[in-house]
Amino acid sequence: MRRRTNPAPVFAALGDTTRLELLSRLGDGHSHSITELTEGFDLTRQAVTKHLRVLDKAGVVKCTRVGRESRFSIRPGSVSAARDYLARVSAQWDETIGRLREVLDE
Amino acid sequence: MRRRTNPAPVFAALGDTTRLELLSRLGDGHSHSITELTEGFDLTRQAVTKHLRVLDKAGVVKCTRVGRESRFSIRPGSVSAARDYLARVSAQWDETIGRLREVLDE
DNA sequence: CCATCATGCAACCAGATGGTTGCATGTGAC
DNA sequence: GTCACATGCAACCATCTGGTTGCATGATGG
Repeated sequence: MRRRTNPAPVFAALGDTTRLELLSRLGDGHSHSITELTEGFDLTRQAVTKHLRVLDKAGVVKCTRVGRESRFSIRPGSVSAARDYLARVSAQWDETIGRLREVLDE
Repeated sequence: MRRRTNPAPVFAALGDTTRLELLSRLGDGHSHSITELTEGFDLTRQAVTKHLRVLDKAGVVKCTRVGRESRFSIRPGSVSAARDYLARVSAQWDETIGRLREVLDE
C-alpha cells in the first residue's frame, strides 16, 4: 500500500523555466558539473546552484561529489510520480466531464 | 504546427497543496462558488480567492459570473498539456537511461 | 608548494507569494 | 426600499524566491 506522497513540491520545482531547461540538459542521462550547467545561461553560477538545490530537495535530481566538483544527474522517480498524478486526475476529469456532457448537466 | 506552450506556469500553479485540494474539489465537473469552496479550509475567503485567481491565470480553471456569485470550474486543457509534457520527458529519460545502462556508461 | 579551478557559504536586495483585515459594491429576496 | 449575502478591492505584513557580490575552502596539476 504505497503511501501516496504529496506531489505539490515536485510541481513547484518544475514551475520555473530555468529549472525545466536544466532538466532538459540533464535529460541526456549523464551527470554534469555546476559550471558546465551554468554555461549558456545568462545567470551566475550561484543562481544555477540555487536552482539545482531546489531540484535536489524535490527529489528530481541527485548530487554526488566527485573530486572537486559536484555532479548532478536525473532521479526519475519523483517526476514519474508527478506524471502519474496528472494522468490520474486528468483521466478522472475526462471521465467525469464526459459523463456530465451525456446528461446535459452543468 | 501546434506552438508548444511553456508548461512552467501550469506547474507553478499546481505547486501548492491548497490549490491541488481546490482542484480536487472542482474535479466533480460542476462549478462552485467561492464561499462554497472556502468551506472546510482553515483560510479566509480572500486567501482562497487569490488561489483561484492563480489557477485562473494559469488556465487551469475558468471563472464565470452568475448572479451575485462567481462560479469556478475546471478547464482541462492546460493540465493535459502539462501531463503530456511530463509523459514525454519521462519517457525520454527512461529510454535514454535504459540505453545507457546497456552500454554501462555513466 | 603554489596557482588555479570548482564549489560552498553568507549577506544582501527587490519583488513575488500567501496570508490577513477592513471596507465598498452589486445582486437577491422579501 | 432595504437587508443580507457574495464578491471585489486595497492596504498591509511576513516570508519565500530568484538573483547578485564577496570571500573562504578544498582538490588538481605542474
